[in-house]
Amino acid sequence: MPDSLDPPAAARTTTNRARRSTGRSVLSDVAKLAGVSTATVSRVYNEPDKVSANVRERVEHAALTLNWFPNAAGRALASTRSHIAGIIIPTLDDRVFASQVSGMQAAFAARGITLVLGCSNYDPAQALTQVRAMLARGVEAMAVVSEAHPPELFDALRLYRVPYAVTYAYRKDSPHTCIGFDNHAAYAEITEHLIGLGHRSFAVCIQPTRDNDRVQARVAGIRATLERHGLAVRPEHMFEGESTMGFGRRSLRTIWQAPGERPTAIICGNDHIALGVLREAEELGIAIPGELSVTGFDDLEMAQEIRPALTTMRVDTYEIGRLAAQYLLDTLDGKRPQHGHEVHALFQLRHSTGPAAR
Amino acid sequence: MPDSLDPPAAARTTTNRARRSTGRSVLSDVAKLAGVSTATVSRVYNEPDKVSANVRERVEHAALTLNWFPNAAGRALASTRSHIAGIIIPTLDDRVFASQVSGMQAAFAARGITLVLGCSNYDPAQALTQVRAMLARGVEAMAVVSEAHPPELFDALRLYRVPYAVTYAYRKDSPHTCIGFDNHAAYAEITEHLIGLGHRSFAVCIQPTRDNDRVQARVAGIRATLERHGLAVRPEHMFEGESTMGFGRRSLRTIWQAPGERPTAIICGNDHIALGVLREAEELGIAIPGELSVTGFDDLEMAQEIRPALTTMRVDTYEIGRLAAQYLLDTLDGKRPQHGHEVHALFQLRHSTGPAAR
DNA sequence: TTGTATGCGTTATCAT
DNA sequence: ATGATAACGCATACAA
Repeated sequence: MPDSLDPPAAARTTTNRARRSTGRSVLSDVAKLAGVSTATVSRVYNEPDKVSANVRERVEHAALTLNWFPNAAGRALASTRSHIAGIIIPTLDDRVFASQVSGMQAAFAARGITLVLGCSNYDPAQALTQVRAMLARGVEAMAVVSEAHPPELFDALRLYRVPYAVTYAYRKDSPHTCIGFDNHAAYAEITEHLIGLGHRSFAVCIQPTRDNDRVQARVAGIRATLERHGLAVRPEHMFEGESTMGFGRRSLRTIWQAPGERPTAIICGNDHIALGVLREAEELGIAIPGELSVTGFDDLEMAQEIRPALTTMRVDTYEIGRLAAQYLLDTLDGKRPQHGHEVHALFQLRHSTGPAAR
Repeated sequence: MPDSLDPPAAARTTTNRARRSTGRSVLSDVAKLAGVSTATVSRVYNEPDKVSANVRERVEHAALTLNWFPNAAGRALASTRSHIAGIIIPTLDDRVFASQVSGMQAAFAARGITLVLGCSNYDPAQALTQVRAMLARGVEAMAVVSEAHPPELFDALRLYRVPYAVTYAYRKDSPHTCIGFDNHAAYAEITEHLIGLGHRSFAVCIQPTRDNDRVQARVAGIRATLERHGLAVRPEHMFEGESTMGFGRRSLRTIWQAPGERPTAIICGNDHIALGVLREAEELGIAIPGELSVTGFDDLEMAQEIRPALTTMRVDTYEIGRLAAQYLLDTLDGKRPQHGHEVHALFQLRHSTGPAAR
């Protein structure tokens, strides 16, 4: 190891390539002003009780007058901890994902961790790109909505030993840690409810199933439940489309205009779609629930305000975010948190569903 | 400057404090494998055309087999560019802010900049904390919703020479660069519309004005317009509350139950509130717009689906986000973009407003 | 076109 | 309890 043969520190620190032209001061400035070493300044912020009260005070005062705070890049490099976590969601346009982000962000912020957000726009390729970008940023943990992603995505997470959780959707047999609810079970419950009311002929208006395991699970939940009762959805009564009232309206119109037997119940992928069905039913003079039962999902405020009030299910997505953050924080702390966490979708029985006509 | 008296590089690189136990490789590994210097590897990714095709290929191949990508902290430190931008919004629960985030994120991502999100929860103190955290992260640019923030927030941004924009709200005389729409003008337009229909007695149901300059501007726009016509809102017809249908419903009930003259028009702070008013009017048997005119803001899909369809205004908040990102990117590029950008709220005349009764 | 050497701001390992 | 100094991973003047 080279012993000091030439004046190192003193000479070096003045040789900085492009001496800071901005007002930004650095740790060594604080050290100089406080008359202590850089190590001590660092300690004041990272291991406060290892430094005497009087020195600590001097350092804090110096930092304050110089308006200094630690540079995150420097910290990250030296400590190999970035204090960054990431989350990949399909879109911010859907409040179920937005509130999950809020929940995570709040929980992480309380521990000094910055949450970086990536939207995949329901595109697995974009999700992969975003994860790679986050890996480059040195994320310490990741949350990913759903497990319908390229294997490379999870491979990368494992390769770089980044703890992660699959959120929103929960599946018992998943190879990943899941924090969310069981889409299959939730839609099975809805279907059972309708079957219990005597319905035998169903239509389904739901989001695109492509690249979307949550929606696929929902459809599977419906089909499995029907099948158990010897029933099935007729192909012409399966509709896939956007999460809008418009999609719901168009679907119902199509169903009602078609020749042949009409369904007595429509299961929708969310409240927006269901609200559209309700609206179109009003237009077409279809009695709800007399002639037709309708179910939604998410429990928007409108669901309980509209007449008839919408039967739907509620999921606490903010809580899912919070739980996911907690799981990841525990993992980072070296605890061995339980593998995953199932949250339950709560059935909200209201007045858009009733006994099947005749 | 110390000439090399002892074997520096070679000796040093093997003395690393805690030699990487993870599978993560670093730039020098790539250099070694490719048989080039670290500078060359760096160039391949930062100034690709300064390196010969054949060398570039070798480096890229080495990087691929080692599964390497540049470490963001290292880059940030060495280049004094973090490639991070930040945005502070009140909440993700409101889609006008969520979509602004989407717009910014997309625009920044296209330029390799990661957007970090902070939610203030409508609390100026939290906003300041978040900004400080982002400064520590070395954000290169910032967007802040509204200018109703502690002066220290903007002082800090200026002190650290971080270009920023105030978004969502636009005010001509603002000292800041604003990208958004004029809340005052928008609500003046709504008010003019109603006055033009012969209305003389108004109620206002709007979000809390405290710490919220957008809402304050809206109220001011209403008051100024009324005043110009010798009118005013009676104190008992001013309601402040949450952005929910419930608030709208309660407000209308209160108004209708009170003794004294009833307003013929209700101006609401957004569509949720207006939808609640519409809903309660239905309950109370109030004819819309015969007895009462109602206006909203934001133009949710429901606004055009409900009967009577809601008169409201529409703002392209995704575009605001995109424009803000563009402005900030231009500033970072050293261009001198125009100071701010006004987006216009578009009036949507529908059927919840009509001539004043009698 | 490529390589050498050094600094970016912080933390951590020593030694004192 | 405090100080000196070598990493951390990369970028960039400068030299070749």
